[in-house]
Parts: sequence; structure tokens; C-alpha cells
Amino acid sequence: MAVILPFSPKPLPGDPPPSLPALREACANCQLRELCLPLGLAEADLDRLEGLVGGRRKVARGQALFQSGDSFRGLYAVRSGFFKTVVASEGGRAQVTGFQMAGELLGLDGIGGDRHACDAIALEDSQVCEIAYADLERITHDLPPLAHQFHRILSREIVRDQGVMLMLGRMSAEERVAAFLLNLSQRLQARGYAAQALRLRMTREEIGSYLGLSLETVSRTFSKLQDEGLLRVQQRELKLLDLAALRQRVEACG
Amino acid sequence: MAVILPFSPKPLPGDPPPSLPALREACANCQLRELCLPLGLAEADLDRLEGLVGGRRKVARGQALFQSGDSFRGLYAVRSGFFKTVVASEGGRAQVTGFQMAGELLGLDGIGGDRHACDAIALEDSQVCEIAYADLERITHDLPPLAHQFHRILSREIVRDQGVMLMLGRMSAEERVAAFLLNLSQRLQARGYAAQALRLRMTREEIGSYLGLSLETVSRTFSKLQDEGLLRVQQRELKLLDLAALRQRVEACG
DNA sequence: CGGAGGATTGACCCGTTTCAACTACCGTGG
DNA sequence: CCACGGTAGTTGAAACGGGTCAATCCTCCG
Repeated sequence: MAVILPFSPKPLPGDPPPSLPALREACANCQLRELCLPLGLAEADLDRLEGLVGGRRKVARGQALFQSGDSFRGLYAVRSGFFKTVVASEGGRAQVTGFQMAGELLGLDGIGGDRHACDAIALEDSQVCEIAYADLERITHDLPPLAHQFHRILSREIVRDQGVMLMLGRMSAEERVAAFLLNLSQRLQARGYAAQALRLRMTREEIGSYLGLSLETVSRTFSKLQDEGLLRVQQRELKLLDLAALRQRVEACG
Repeated sequence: MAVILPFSPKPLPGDPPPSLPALREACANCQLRELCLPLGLAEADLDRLEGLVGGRRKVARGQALFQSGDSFRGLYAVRSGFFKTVVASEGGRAQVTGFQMAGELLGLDGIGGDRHACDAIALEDSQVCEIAYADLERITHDLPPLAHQFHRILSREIVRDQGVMLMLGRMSAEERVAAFLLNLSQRLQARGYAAQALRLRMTREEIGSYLGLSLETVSRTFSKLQDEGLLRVQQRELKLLDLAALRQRVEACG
């Protein structure tokens, strides 16, 4: 899911002094600009957006950006790095509900209950832009198109989740893995990376958790698709050799 | 998920003539009042809310309130009756993603893409209150607490979906069925019905689709739980004889 | 009263899980 | 620089849960 929200970072403590012009251009220079800038928002509103972003925050690999039960403060846009979100049941069972890459949003789950409903864990050293929810409410009030954009983001997340449900409920292991890889590929492509070559940021176990499969089944399915010439696996380095064929595997869903 | 939104119906064509006072009190008299009225909204704002609801609409059993691909016009609050939402993949595979009862919202999936991403089918003759999205945007702008409330609703839907994912990814057939029944029971109870006795509005096949199981497995699981004394099944009439034990089945998720 | 759709139950089969052994890789410290 | 240990990944064999197919029953409604 490509996130469309006006997020941009303020300089980190170590960065050059935040001269006003620099701040002013933070969003404009942000690599995530196309991903973050809402459609149809006037350039003149950019400075309003600058004020929205409370700060940048680093999250080391393995660390939690927030955890289930943490009181909700605001949203986070991934600026660099890679995250997973994990929900846990009372019984201690856990499931990965999503992977987030640059430009995608974290924390939407927290609005409803004033505390977060899942853990957000960095899978590599990452940076996020933070935005206090109170600020977001204020600016969406002042800029109605932004409110609309925000509703769209929330709605798209709901639609995305429904797609995951369909996958978990109806697809075979091979179809799930193929769908997962195609989704990753497509999101990477949207960020300017090659669609065929990708480095997995997560373990087989995390993939399996997301797909509702055991880590062994994920591994076996990779091997099988490799044997059939659809891709090449080398640890976490993947080459998707036949995107069309992968697509067929998924669409053969009837 | 209890929906908290200010929806109320205008009279149907067959209803007594819509005198202004009647309209004025439509929301106030609505049976869904506690479910729909946003927390902390001033009574004085009630008349604003009245104007929000574009109309009531009847949907006969088996008919679609909207279908995937329909252009998005607005949201619907179930006033009476029962719905299912179904997402379909290109390959023709379909999955029930949820069941909606009185007071719950339909159509949130449409905001993101300007067209609906699922079908909403009435499982019995139903009525919904319709609200045009444009009106909703206007009123949430004028009443910030309402905007907040709306965000909460969207966020809760995301959290709900994550719960379903966990169920589909990690739970056994028995756990899924138990969780499903407890969820139904809880929602019925919130509406003033008994928590133990319920009439299923959907077929075994629809339950199975929602739970990622075959209809036969659903049936077998009902029988098994009945044999163990946890419930009594008679076609679509259910008695939950031991809620605590059912809860244990679900929570034994580790 | 009869038919059709829904529900139940049984038998069998298959995909996935589980358990287990083994291998590859990476970072660390000697 | 290499040896080592731990983590991640692969692969095999066996067990099992749930799916599929099929027969039967129920019951609601025309």
C-alpha cells in the first residue's frame, strides 16, 4: 500500500543546525515526497505540513517503535528501514499482520482505543517521522483535502486487511508465497527498485507467521518455485525470474 | 464492533408524513441511539446530525446493498437486519470478511478507492440508514469531536480485521468456531439480547467462508461442541450452555 | 405433499505441520 | 585471519487436521 500523507522529518540532533529554510524544505526534499504528498494539495500549504511532523526517531534493528498496550500518541511514517507489526492473543499466540517499508504508515491501530493494539518492530535499523495525533486532527480540520486523504489511507488499510484475510482463508501455501512475493516486488518497484531482485528483510518464520504457514513450508515452497524456474533463492536474496508465471499461480484462485 | 456514529433514519415512503418535529426526533428515538450517538457530543448538535442522514433504504434478503466495483457514495448503518460482506479475488474465489448487525457500519472500504471493494449482501430483510460521504466530510469538519469519533471507527475496523487475521492464521477449527460464537454472543448481548441463545442468520457455508473452513468442518465442530456439552445446536438455533468453557477453548491459544 | 436447499455424518485423501537432523552463514573474539 | 558458536535455513519422514466427495436427513415453503 502506498501511503499518501504529508510527512517529512525534522533534522536529528546530529544533523546540521535547523536553519529555518532547511526546515521549510524538509518535506520538499524528502525522498518520500511522491509517496507522502497528498494529491491536489497546494504547494503553498507545504509549510503547514512542515509543522506537522514532530520529529524524526531512530529505531534500532530488533527494537520496538511501539508495543501493544502503549498509550497512543501519534502516527509514524517509515522514512527508512523496515518494520513488522505483530498482534498477540491473550494465550500468547502471535501473528505478523504486516510488513512496512519506506513511506508506509504505522500506528493507525492506536486511534480507536487510545492504545496500540500491536507491536511495531524494526527489522533493520530504521528511521520514522513522528506526527502527534492532536496535530494531525488540527491540520486535517484546517485543510479538508487532507482530511479526505487521511480517510482514504485508513480505508485502504481496511481493504488491504481484507485481502490478507482472503489469502489466509482461501489460498494454498504456494499461492500465499507467490502473492507475498509479488506484493513485495510491486511495493519495491513503486519505490524505484527493481521488481525482480529483492532482499528479504525478514526471516522465514516471520514470513510464515504473516502467511499463516510454518517456516518449513515457506522454505519448501521457495525451493519448489526455484525448482520450477520461477525464482532463484539464495538465503534472503531473491530473484523473481518469471513474474507472469508467479501471477498466474496466484490468480488461479478458483 | 460496536459502531458509534450519529446515524438515524428519515421516515420511509410508507411512514407517517415527515412533520418537522418527527424528523427532528428521528435520531433521538432511534433504537440504535446508544450505539450511534457519539460520546461527548452535545445534545444541541442533534439537529445537525439529523440532516446528515440522507435516507433509509430497504434491502431484501439476498439482495446487495452494494457490490464490489460500485462507485462509492457513502456509508450505511444497519438499522435492522443482518448483512455479510464478501470479497472476491480475480480468480473467482470469494471470502466472507464479516457479518454486520444493527448499529454497525458498512461501506468503509469504499472511501479509499472511490469504489467499493466488497459486496454487502443482506442475510435477511434489512434496513439501513444512508449517509452521503460528502455530508459526512462537511459535518466532521464542523464538529471536530465527530471527526475524532469517525477516525476511531475506522481504526477499530482495522484492529478488528487484525483479530480476524490472527484467527485465520493461527487457530484450529474448534478455536475459530468458538471465537466466532463468542463474538456473536457478545455483540448480541450489547444489543440487549440474551448472550446464550442466538439464531444464526447465515448458512454453515457462510460461517465456513468467514472462518476459512469448509462447511462440513463447521457442522462437525458444532456437533463436537454439542457432544461435549458446551452448546446445543438445532439447525440455526443455538444455545451456548457454557460460555466460560467456550472462552477457554479460544484462549488456549498458546 | 413434494421438492430444493441446508445440514449432518462417514470415509478417504492430501496438504501442511511437526519433529528431527543437517547445513549454511554471519558475527565475534581469540 | 581463522575458529567457533549461534542463528537461520533446508530437507526428510511421519502424523494429523481439515478438505473433498458422497450419501442421507431435515425442514421449510410453495
